[in-house]
Amino acid sequence: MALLLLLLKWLQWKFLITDQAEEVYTGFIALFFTVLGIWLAFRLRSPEVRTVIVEKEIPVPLTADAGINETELQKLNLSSREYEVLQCMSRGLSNAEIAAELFLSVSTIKTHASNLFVKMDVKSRTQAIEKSKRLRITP
Amino acid sequence: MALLLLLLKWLQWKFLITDQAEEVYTGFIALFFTVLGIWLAFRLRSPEVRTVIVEKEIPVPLTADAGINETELQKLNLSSREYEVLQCMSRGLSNAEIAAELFLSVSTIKTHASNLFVKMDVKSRTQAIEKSKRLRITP
DNA sequence: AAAAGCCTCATACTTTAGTACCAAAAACGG
DNA sequence: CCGTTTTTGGTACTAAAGTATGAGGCTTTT
Repeated sequence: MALLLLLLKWLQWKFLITDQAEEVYTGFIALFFTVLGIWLAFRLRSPEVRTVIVEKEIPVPLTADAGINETELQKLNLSSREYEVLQCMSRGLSNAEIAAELFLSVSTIKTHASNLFVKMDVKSRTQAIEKSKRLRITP
Repeated sequence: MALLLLLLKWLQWKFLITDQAEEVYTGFIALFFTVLGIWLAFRLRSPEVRTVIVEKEIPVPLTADAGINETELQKLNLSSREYEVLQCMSRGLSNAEIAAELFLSVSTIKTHASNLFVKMDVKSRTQAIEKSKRLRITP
């Protein structure tokens, strides 16, 4: 900047000495500072940043309970006990094993199972397991 | 541009008339054309675009049969018929339904099922289903 | 308070699943 | 060709699953 001012002074002095036409002098000044402005603009202007978001699909191993389908689960309208029994079934447990795990009698498990099948619109525990896994309401 | 030149002429005339100091006049000219240069640069220059690509990860659940575990399947050493029966079981079919689908008698299905359970080291079809899905040898 | 829904358990019964054992035809490898 | 495995199917039996029905206790809603 200081250098530029010196140059300006020199140009001014030179033109006065040589007694050139003032229009020419002004033209040079205008041209010079126009170029200076353009240069400044190029230097100072921050580049426009355009952010492009690229969606990248990454396969995920589908962890056990990551994607429990709450929506489908609610549609079935299972009671909490019925859902517990269904979860045990999906683990491959027999009625006796489920009864032992939940501290219930086999009769109770059978009752829950029957009600469960009606609500799920299936006719056997294997169909219930298949459907529950297909709808992702059990791991 | 023509308008600007007229303005310049007017400024020049005014300053001459009022007999201002030439440095002030030159300063105004310089400032004006610097601004003009900056404005021109901003108007005419094609915007420099720096594209930033941001990868957005979208979890995609692995499809069921994408990763049929051939290794685990071979370990079990199932015969082709036994594997067919296992696949039908995993679909929730009963022995009678499997027999109908494979054009076999229920006795044959039971035989295959029993041999299957021994090879898979399970004690019921529900356990077989659970294990086959856990090892990803059925969809 | 009455009704509804859920949880529990029981009995009695039918159906299905599963085991054990046997046996014959077919397929397959050495 | 012979031995092995697979596939098929049978009978007889046991175990488990599933259905139907009832009933008492509990909580929530109306």
